[in-house]
Amino acid sequence: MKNLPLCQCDHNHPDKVLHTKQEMLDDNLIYDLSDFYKVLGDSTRIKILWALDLNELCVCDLAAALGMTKSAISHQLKSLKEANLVKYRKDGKNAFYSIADEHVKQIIETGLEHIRE
Amino acid sequence: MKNLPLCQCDHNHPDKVLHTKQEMLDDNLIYDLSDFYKVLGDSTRIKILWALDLNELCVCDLAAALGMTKSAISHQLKSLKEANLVKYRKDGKNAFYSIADEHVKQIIETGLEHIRE
DNA sequence: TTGACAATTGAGCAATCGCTCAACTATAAT
DNA sequence: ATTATAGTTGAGCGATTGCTCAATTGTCAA
Repeated sequence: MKNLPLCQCDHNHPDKVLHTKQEMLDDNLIYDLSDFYKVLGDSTRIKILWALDLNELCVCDLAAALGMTKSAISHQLKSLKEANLVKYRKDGKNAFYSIADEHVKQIIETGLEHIRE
Repeated sequence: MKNLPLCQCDHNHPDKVLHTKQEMLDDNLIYDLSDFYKVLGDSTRIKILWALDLNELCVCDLAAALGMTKSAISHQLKSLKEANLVKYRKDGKNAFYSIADEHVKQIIETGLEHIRE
C-alpha cells in the first residue's frame, strides 16, 4: 500500500490534533530553540564549556588541554560565541574565553541529571 | 606558517592546562551528554516533544498536527524513545506516545529561558 | 622592519543527519 | 480470507557538520 504524502487520519482524534496545532510554539522560537540545543550537541563543545566553567582559558590552552588544534577549537568557539554561551576578552596576542552566564552550567547540570536517570 | 598538529603553547598557562585536564569529565559521560542534546537539536523533535507535553498522541495525530508523513514522525520518535524522552503504549492499531518524565519539560523551559535572554 | 606566535577564516572533504520512498508487520473490520 | 489502516523499517538522497589544511590578521619582541 502506498504511503500518502500527508496523514489522513485526523478523523481519529481531531480534537487533539486541533488543540496541538493551536498550542504549537511559534516556528521561529522552535528554530531558535533547536539551534541552541544543536550547539550543545557536540562533544568538543561540551568539553570546551566544561573547561571554561573551571577557569578562563585562551584558545591555545584549550587546544592543549583537549588535545586538538587551535583551528578546530577556534571554529567551535565561534559557534559557542554566536549562541551566547561563551564570551571573551582580548589581552595582547591572547583571547581569553569564559562562560557567558550561569545559565550554561545549569543547563549542563540538568542534562547530566537526565542521562544519569 | 604551518599549523602544528597540537598546540605547543602550554608553557603559557601550564597550571590551568593541567587543572583542566584533571577536572575534565569522563569521555563516556561527555558523549552521552552531547548525544542527549543532539536529540533536542532538531526542530521536528522539539515540536513532537511540545505536542506530547500537551497531550498523549498517536503517530497519525502527530503527523496530522505537524503536517508531516507518518514515516518521518516514526523515525524521530525512535530517536526520542532511545533517548528516554518519550514513552508509548500500544492500543489496538494505535501507538500512543507521551513524555517520559517531568525532566523533559524542565529542559525545554530552561532552553527557552536562555534564548529569550 | 622583520620574525614569531596567537588567533581567525574559508575551502574542501568525510561522516552524519533528516527526509522520502517502498516494503513490510500487525491489528481490526468485513 | 481479504482488505484497509497504523505503524515500523531500511535504503538512498541531498544537506549539514566538524575537522584539516593553508592562508591571513593582529600583536609583540628583537
